[in-house]
Amino acid sequence: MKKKDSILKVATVLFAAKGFAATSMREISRLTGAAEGTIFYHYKNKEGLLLYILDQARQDMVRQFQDFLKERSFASGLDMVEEVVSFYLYLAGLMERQFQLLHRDFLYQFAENKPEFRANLEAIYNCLADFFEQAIAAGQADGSIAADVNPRKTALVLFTMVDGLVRFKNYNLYDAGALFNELIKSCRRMLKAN
Amino acid sequence: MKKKDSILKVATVLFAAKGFAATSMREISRLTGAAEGTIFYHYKNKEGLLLYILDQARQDMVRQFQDFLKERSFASGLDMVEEVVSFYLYLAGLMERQFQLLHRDFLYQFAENKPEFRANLEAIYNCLADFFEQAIAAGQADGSIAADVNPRKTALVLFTMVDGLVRFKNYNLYDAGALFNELIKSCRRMLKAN
DNA sequence: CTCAAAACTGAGTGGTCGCTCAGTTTTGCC
DNA sequence: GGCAAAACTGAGCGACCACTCAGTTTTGAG
Repeated sequence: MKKKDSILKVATVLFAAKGFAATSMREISRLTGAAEGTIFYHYKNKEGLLLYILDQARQDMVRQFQDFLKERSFASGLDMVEEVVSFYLYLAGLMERQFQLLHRDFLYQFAENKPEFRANLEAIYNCLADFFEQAIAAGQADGSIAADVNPRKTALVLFTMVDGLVRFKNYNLYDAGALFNELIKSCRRMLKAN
Repeated sequence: MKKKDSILKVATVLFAAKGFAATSMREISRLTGAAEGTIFYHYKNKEGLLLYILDQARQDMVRQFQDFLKERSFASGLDMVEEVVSFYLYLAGLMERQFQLLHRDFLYQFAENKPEFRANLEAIYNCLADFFEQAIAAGQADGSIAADVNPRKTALVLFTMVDGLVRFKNYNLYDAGALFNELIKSCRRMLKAN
């Protein structure tokens, strides 16, 4: 079971860093020391390997978020939003490869006609949007967040914003990391009750 | 000059819709009616064709935004922000293919070690961020936008948010189009002076 | 130790790719 | 109409790809 795991590890890094098409089975074979045939012994084909990786990434990410919420309590809904955003940014550093992979567009191309891929991506996004929505709903209940915003829609806007920043950080076009504080302040201004 | 143009047009659509690696010269040849050799007669190689396309996209997008700002005047800086955001969303529909292309990650991979690509992408993002920044600065001058936000950083956060939503719309994962109104309301809440 | 199942191997296969080039056709100026 | 330059052609090349398969090695229960 050693080779199967190291194939998974190496393939995750390569798919995330170079993309799906640009990563060859030969390269995975070379970097793991496993023969090419071994990869196909453990995984049906290249696409099956990717699906396995995506499935793992989904499990890891969802577990991380659930653990985070279980251990923490929050002074107010608005504080909860801030901490969920912060945790998202922290996690994007901790699980850099998984986030990088999730920002690769080949995943969304597969998702368009392959339900297994779509299901995994939807699970991740729903899970994350749910956490944001819970925080907003809590804030509206305790009065820290404006009552006139739609919790679900605002959660999705919030998520879009945070996820977009992580993506730009990975693209290395401008110093998105320097915007983390500004982002959190912006979220507070956007949500706080008058 | 007919074939050169139709190659450009078809390649733009294919690169944007299928990606760079997944689009073959043979396919471009088939769809244009031009022989494969003709593509290489007009463009140095596949990468050169992509660069030409990116250059065109940059020119188109920058021109569209400049024309928009030239013709319009705004009641306040905050209104200007709203209208710039709205125009961005409108343009993402009008120039769907160019926006789709701009959200393909192969561009950012090229940008990492090819200055010609990086220069084009930076030009686009700087141009757009500048428009947002101008609007915020105008709003701070006329008192419609809170004075305690950093104009550049907030412009980038704003841009990240709007661009992220367009991206999710293209990914077809959830109905991002339904969030356009919520997005604009969120921007106003985020920026308005107290 | 025995032996079958599980894990692993790598040369080989058919296919696709970007790109070249020797040659043909079209264009437009005199 | 003559003719050179520009535009265009497509068969062919070498490289690389995902994947197969017949055979070898390793593993672990009895």
